[in-house]
Amino acid sequence: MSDQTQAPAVRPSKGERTRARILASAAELFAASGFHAVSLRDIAAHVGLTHAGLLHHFPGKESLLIEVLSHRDREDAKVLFRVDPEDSPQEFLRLIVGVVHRNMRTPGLVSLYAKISTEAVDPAHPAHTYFVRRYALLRGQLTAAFTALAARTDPRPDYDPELTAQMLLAVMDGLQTQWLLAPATVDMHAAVVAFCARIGLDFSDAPPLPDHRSDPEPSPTSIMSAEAET
Amino acid sequence: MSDQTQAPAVRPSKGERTRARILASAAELFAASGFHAVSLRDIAAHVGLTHAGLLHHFPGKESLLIEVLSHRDREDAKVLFRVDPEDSPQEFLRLIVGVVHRNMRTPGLVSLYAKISTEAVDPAHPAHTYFVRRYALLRGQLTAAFTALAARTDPRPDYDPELTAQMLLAVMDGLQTQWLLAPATVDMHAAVVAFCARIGLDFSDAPPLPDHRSDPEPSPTSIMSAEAET
DNA sequence: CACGAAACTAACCACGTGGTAGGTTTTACC
DNA sequence: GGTAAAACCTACCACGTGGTTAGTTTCGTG
Repeated sequence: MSDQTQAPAVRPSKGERTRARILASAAELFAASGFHAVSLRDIAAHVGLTHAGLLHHFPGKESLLIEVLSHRDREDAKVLFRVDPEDSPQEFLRLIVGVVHRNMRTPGLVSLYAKISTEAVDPAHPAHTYFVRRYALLRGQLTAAFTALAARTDPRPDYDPELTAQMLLAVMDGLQTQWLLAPATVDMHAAVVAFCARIGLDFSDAPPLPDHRSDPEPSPTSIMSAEAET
Repeated sequence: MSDQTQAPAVRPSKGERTRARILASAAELFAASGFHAVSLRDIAAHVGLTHAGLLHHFPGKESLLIEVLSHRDREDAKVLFRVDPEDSPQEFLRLIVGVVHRNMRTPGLVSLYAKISTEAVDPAHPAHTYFVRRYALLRGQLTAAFTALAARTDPRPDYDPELTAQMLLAVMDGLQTQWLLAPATVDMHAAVVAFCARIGLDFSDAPPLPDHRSDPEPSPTSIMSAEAET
C-alpha cells in the first residue's frame, strides 16, 4: 500500500501523456481563438508534434474539441456535483459562486467556454448539442436549488426560481466576456456576489475553490459529460 | 420641397445598393457562424456576386466586418442616444430594456453581437478594439444612469452603480447565448425585467422598440461608431 | 536483447481561402 | 447616343487546411 508500489502500476503510457498534452494545448488555443481560427497544425506545433502525429491520437478536429470540453466537464463535475441542489441549495449556490472566483485565476478556462458556447449556437457546429445539453442541465440544477431555497425561506421570497436560474447563469456568462475584454475594470466575482445579494443570498465570504492543479483520471460516472452523437 | 423633388436626387447608386446588400448578407452570415467560419465566397454567393466583385466594394474581409458592426451601431445609436442617461436615467434604462425586447424579434442581430464579441476577446481579432471600446462606453453610460437614479431615490438605494451596470450588461449578454441555444426555454425579456425588478425598477410594461424596418443613411455624428485603426 | 505495437514523421492529396490583375459589362451623366 | 467610370467577372496566385498513406523511430513487455 505504499506510494512506491502504486506509482509504477499507474504510470501513464507515452501515448496517454501525449494525449494529455494535446488536450491541454487544444484547450489553450481554442480558448484563445475559438475552434475555427485554430488549425490542427497550430495545436500540433504547440505540443511539439506534427499534425499527422496528433491525428494518430484523435480521429479528427471535431472529436478533439468534444474531448477537450468533456474533459473539462469531468473536472467541474467533481466540484459541483458533490452537493445535491435540492438537499443543500445554499451550499450548491455557494459552490457556483466559488467557481466564478476560481475562474478569475484561469482566464483560459473562462475563455474556452465563453468562446465555444457562442460558436456552438450554430447548429452545424460540432459542439452544438453539447452546449444545448449543458445549459439545460445547469438551468435545471439551479432552478431546483432556487426552488428548494424558496421553500425553506420564511417569508417566501417573491422571485421565480426558473427566471432567477436563467439570470444567474446569464450574469456569470455575460461577465466572462466583459472580464476577458477589460480585466482591470470588471470584477466578475464582486458582480456575481452583488447579484446574489439582490436575491437575498450573502456570499461575500464565499471561499475560493481549489485550483486546477492536477488532472486525475477521468471519472467513470461523469454526470456532465455529453457524448456527442456526430 | 415635395417628395417628388427629393426622391430622384437621393436615389442610391447601383454601387450603394450592392454595398447595402453585401452588408446585410455579411451581417447575416457572420451572425450565423462567426467571422472565421464564413468566407468571402460564402458572402458573395449569398449576395449573388463573385468574391472578387465583393472585394471591389470592400478592401478586405476585416474591413467588411468592421463596417458591418459600425453600420449596426449607427442604427442602435439613433435609438439609445436620444436620451441622456444623466438627465433621464429611468427613460434611458427603459430604452435598454426595450432593446432586449426588440432583439427577440431579430435573432440574427443578437447572434451577431454575441458571436463576434467573444471572438473579439482575442487581441488579434479585427474587431478587438471595437468591442473593448463598445463595452467601456456602455458601462460608462449605464453607470451614469444608475448613479443619477440613485441620487434621485429616497431612501438612497444600496447598490453600487458601477457593479450594477456590469451586471445588467452581463445579464443581457449572457441571456443572448442561452436564448440562441434554447429559444423556447429562455425568455430574455422576462429575465431582464425580473433583474430590473431586483434593483427597484419596474419595467413590466416597457413598450417594444420599433423594428429594424428601414436602414436610412448613416448619421454623420455617430457616437457609438468605433473607427478601427487597423 | 528481440519483437510487435504504438507513436511519430514526411510526403502527398483535394480543396478552400483572401487577394490580385486584366478584361467585360453595366451604369450614370452629358 | 456616346463615353468614362463603376461594377462585376474570369482566371490566376500562393498559401493553408483536414485528412491519408507509407515509412521510421520509440516504447513497452517478455
